[in-house]
Amino acid sequence: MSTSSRFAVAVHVLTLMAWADEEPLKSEQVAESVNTNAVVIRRMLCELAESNLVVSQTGSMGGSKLARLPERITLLDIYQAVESRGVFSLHRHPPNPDCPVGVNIGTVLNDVLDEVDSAVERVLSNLTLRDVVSRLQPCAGNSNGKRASVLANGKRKQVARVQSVSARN
Amino acid sequence: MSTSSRFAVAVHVLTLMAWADEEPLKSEQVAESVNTNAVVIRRMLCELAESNLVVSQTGSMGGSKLARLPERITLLDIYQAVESRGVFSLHRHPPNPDCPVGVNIGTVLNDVLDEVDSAVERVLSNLTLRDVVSRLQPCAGNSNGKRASVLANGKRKQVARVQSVSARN
DNA sequence: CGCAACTGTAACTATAGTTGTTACAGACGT
DNA sequence: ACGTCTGTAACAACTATAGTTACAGTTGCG
Repeated sequence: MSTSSRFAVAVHVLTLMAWADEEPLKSEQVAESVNTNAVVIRRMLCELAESNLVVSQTGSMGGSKLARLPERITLLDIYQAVESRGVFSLHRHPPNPDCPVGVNIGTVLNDVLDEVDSAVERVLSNLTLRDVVSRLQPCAGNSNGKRASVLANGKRKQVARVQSVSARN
Repeated sequence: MSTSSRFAVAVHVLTLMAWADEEPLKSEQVAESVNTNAVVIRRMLCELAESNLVVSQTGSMGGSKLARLPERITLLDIYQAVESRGVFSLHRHPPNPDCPVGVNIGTVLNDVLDEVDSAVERVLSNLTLRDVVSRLQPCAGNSNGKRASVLANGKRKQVARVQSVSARN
């Protein structure tokens, strides 16, 4: 399956903004955390803005922040904002209509794939951005009540690009 | 999401074999129904054989048939045979470990993506190849008790390659 | 045997989607 | 006016899938 990392990156980006509370983040800052190019982030922010998940401001002192509270943004909202198609595709070219199986398999498969898509959406609709932030806390939170800034100050060297946390990639 | 049609094609192929009952099908026949090249089918048949879903015989009068009854093959079996990775991927390059969000988002996302994968697998494990064939019958079956052959005899012209049955592609 | 009909598989091209990069116009605060 | 941002176009790089040709090896049968 040609899975993309768009959903993962989008969740990451919005989680940063939830973490930053109301402070607008610059695409450069976000890119540094995601470990990619700022244009990639800006492109994604445009899509997220079209779905009314973030608001951006141009110009000096500009940046992006969440359009509403993290508990009012579900992972389904994010998924729908950045992933255009369902989990599976049908045939690239339509099957042979002269074959009794070929002529009807598309309809049957569509029903199955709809069931799959619904299941995915059901899972994602039950999780909010707030949940993601909460699950992050036990490891990342510090104990003195004041939250660490999104990125420590100052320039950082580019992170070595090695394998990610799991074998998903 | 870079969804592929591998699953759809695999289900199609195995449905043809369930329909053909015990008669071994040649890759050329299958390719004609799927409307693709026979080598593409043979490649997929190799994968399906590795997962013990089909058995193939080389040589003249050769071909492939199901390794067991259609009711003992679930769509999950097929999915696992031809789709190597989960529904979503994590970041292509690991996030910045110096960022409190970046360092932990992978773990949180992995949990979420596992939930999604489980939901997909749950749906697919509840459907068998027999179910697919049954859903096919109301449209394709004929009423005189004798099932139509998989492909009518004789060569056919290549089917025009137009849009498929839905907007999934 | 020797041929014809098959599968299995390598090697290559084509296509498509995503990601990465450079460049620049326009918005905005100071 | 200037510097700092976003928005966006244009294009290169990379990846996975799909399509194609070619051919070695297997099998059935005259």
